[in-house]
Amino acid sequence: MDVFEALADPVRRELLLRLGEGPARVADLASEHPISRPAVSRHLRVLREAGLVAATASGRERPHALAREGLEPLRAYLAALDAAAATLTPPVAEHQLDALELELRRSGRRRTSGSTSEGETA
Amino acid sequence: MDVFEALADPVRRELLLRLGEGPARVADLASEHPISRPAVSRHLRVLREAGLVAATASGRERPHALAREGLEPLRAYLAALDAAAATLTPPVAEHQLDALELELRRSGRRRTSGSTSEGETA
DNA sequence: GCAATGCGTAACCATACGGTTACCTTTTCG
DNA sequence: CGAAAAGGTAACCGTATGGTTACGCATTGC
Repeated sequence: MDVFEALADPVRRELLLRLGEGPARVADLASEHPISRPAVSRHLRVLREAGLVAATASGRERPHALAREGLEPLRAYLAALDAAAATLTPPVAEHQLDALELELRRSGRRRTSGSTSEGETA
Repeated sequence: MDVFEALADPVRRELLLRLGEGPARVADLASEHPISRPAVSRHLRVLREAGLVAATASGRERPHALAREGLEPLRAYLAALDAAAATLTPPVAEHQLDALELELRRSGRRRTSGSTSEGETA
């Protein structure tokens, strides 16, 4: 699952913001949204597969937390847009270049092989 | 049309990167992708409605160019995630706060009114 | 003036997506 | 121990999406 696709849904964006404030249980997240718990569960799965959140096991609970490194493709994309313009841009950090390369490769793979699995990095 | 949704598609992300290097005609963009020209045209429309690109009229041609200000919601979202963690983050610029407020309001509107039009800012 | 070019859009289609309820497994609690 | 809680997933459903071809209008070039 691709970061950009994961963030296309407003519920998922909200969930991510919420988790940015600290880990939360599925039930808590579900109670904060006017949708069913299984729907929230499904969204969290998407976010996990995109590498944007990580779940831990705590008995029967599955607290989820933001995985900040998952945001690198997004930052890298913005950086690439800035770099493409050859304007006054700060140097692109190497780890961003790595994420950019990964993102471009992933996009390229999607293009050429149609339905190639996309969750390999999750 | 929402910026995040617009960027969910890899073709559109590529188109945007390409336009980041300079304006281009629809036909040129179409020739660079293994999809039909109407498909590219449709993608460009999505990007226009999301405020990410702008088209000019040049006779029968419709050069499209990246509209950098359209990326603000994306930057604002990342900033919000950074701010939510209350870590060592740079101060959030006021124009980013504005974009963030707009984005949050837009997301809220989507949530409460189901199919409210989303292209108001385009 | 006419053919070619450029591009937007409609109609169609297969697939995907985000919601729902129902069901099930595991863990916790009284 | 049995009921409740927590959470994952399947099946279903209505809607959306991203591709296609066909069509039509405006502009350009010979």
